Amino acid sequence: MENLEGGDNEAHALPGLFPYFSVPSTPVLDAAAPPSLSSDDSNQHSTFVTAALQQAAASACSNLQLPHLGPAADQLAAAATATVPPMILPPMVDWTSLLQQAGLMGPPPVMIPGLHQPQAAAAVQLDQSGENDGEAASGSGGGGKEKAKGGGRSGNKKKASRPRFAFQTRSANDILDDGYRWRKYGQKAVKNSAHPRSYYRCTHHTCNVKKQVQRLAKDTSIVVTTYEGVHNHPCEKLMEALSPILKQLQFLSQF
DNA sequence: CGAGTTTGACCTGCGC
DNA sequence: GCGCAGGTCAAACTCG
Repeated sequence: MENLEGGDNEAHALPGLFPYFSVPSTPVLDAAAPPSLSSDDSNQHSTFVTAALQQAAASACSNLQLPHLGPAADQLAAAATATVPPMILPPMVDWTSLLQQAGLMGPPPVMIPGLHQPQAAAAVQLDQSGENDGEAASGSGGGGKEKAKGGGRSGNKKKASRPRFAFQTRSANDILDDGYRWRKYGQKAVKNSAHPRSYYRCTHHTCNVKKQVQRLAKDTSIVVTTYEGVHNHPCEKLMEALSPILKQLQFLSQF
């Protein structure tokens, strides 16, 4: 098992994982009682979304700033803030792609200073190495193919860890709609848990983000979702939701 | 027929 | 070194 505590003290922002969240469910606010997935996992998943995080999320949401993009972008940020449902996690939206698609930003990629800076979301970080962040884009060619059956993992040192974030949601549905499309690639029975753990990969061809979904052993009404990696593409549903706003901004930006 | 799911096998890391 | 548990692969299967 990986050490989810990690040795790295550096805070890390929620990396664009939750730009859109339409789950008809109740986030768990019990900060005092970090959940244990099972008796074995209890010491591994040590950090979770808490009320504090959600406050931070709201704060991050309302403080979205796009310094050099002008009032149009500010309006967009404000609109996004107003658009997100109450329990939305920080919308670390891929603003670059968004604004490019909306025609509010020129073709050359523009780095938005501070957008990927650490925010007050360290509470949810389970693991990160710091080196492997945007691996999805280049990586192994959209792969995971590096592992072949029958000894294909030659030269595979310790598995490079990527930032991992977990949050729990009280929901009857295991599958939470976070706006991205996922393909299930595995399921495992977990020791000391009646519920299996499911493994999902983002279906976007260049994206290598994974997530694990599992119900708490203690409280099976709670779904724990662990994300690994960073999406390198915009969220489809977010784009759907924001397209009217973007069009309006595009119109306004002409003046 | 393509995309997604299921499921058994295989591989790796870790603790003993 | 061995066994266990977790993670992933990929063939078979299902579904729209």
